[in-house]
Amino acid sequence: MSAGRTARERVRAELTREITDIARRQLALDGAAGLSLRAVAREMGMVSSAIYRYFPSRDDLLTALIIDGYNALGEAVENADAACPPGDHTGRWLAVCHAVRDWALAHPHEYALLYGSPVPGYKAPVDTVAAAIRDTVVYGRIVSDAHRAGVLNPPDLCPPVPASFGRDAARVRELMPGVPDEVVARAVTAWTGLFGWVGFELFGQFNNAILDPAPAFDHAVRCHAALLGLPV
Amino acid sequence: MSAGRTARERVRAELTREITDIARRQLALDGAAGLSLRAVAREMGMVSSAIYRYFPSRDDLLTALIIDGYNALGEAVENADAACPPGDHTGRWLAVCHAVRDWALAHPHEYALLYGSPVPGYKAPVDTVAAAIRDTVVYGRIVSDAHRAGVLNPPDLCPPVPASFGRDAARVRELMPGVPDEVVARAVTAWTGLFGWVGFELFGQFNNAILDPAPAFDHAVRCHAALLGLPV
DNA sequence: AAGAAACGAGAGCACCGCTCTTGACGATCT
DNA sequence: AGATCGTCAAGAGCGGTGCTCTCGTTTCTT
Repeated sequence: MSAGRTARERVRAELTREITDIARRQLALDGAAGLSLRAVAREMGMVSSAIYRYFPSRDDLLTALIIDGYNALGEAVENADAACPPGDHTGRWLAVCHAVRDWALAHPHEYALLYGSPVPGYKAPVDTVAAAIRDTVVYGRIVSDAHRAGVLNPPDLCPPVPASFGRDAARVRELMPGVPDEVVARAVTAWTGLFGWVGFELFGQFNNAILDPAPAFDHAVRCHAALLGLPV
Repeated sequence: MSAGRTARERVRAELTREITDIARRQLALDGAAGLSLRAVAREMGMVSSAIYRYFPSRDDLLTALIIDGYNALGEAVENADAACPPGDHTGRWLAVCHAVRDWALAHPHEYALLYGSPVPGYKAPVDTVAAAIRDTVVYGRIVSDAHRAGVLNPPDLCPPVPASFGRDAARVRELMPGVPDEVVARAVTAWTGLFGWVGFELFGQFNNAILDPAPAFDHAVRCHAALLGLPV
């Protein structure tokens, strides 16, 4: 890796990057279905078949964009978390949730690529999975930090988690060490609730009901935080 | 409407129905992007241009499928609600949530069409909106029924809803008359949480973390019910 | 019975993803 | 220095797509 040694390697890396840049711009304009290898090639002054030297198929180009997207979202989430005082767990949680929504609103088509319906026939390669959990790691760290600090007091209103959740909880707990099953379950619920909210807003599911989503969203993530046991 | 008067109207209605049936089957196999007017025509033994006598564009055919999908989901939700004792509000809520998940798992591509990323360039016509809220009406009725019965005791753990939510709450309240803003906000949160969960499960966002989603889902919707103030 | 409307078939346009071949260029080895 | 081998852009071409237009035919309406 590093800086390509030979001139050929350098120009290849540069062209690869230019392809993804143009593709990302097309994606932002027309969405995933509007992404066309021929159009990318046209914009680069190349012929369409030349693109296949760099990406063996359209799906591979999409995969590159997906990985980039997960990393961009993950970085936004990491930055939002890092900008908060580490001891302010509730503030970190809220900041991270708002970072997700802000990033989604700024990059709607990329968000749709990551969290919308999977492109039919497209199977996520393993490479994407590693990038996909980059933001999830941050949520988990906030929860486990709060738990370790002893400030996590989940209200006693949910029924006990079923024993059958234990195996799944153990897997999720790798992201939030030491956290009991009850809290793991609520963290998953808060996590899905966050993305459910953002998806509904972005994909127009609120129709004409919620015209001012920002305050409603803020209230929702505060509810999630309270359910989680964070002080609100 | 009713039975077409003339023979031509009857055969037209029949062919229209056959087109949507074949299209729905294609949709179930390959997803929305794999839906091809030419393939539908081929399967009907027609020539592709003939389809345009019935649907002026591919998007119009998709719109018909979307409306059918919303109605199918709405009907499943209505049936699940109707099968419960009207006074068992918590049971109705849980039944409705499970009905959404069950329908989504049984019709993944149709669900993706309704709640996944909107097809780029596709603007939902007004016809779809009416069908889209068919299930939402049921959620609203359960909440307002519970409120009217006096069994709704929302726990005091969320911060107060911001005043700016008032106008949106008024709009949502048309689906759940008499319900105070605090509960309206939580209902929206539970609603988005429900679909966020189902979407994550269906679109593979749980990766290798949650392998046994059913009990976790049940716990999540019970948490939502508790947050709403339903007795759990 | 005559005119109007609806219909299916066919050809054709501009796209798309993808494959294969060709000829030129550049790095590497003898 | 010259031959070799891998890489590259280009072009033609295949089968597919949504969509449009025209042309006879059929069916309904008046």
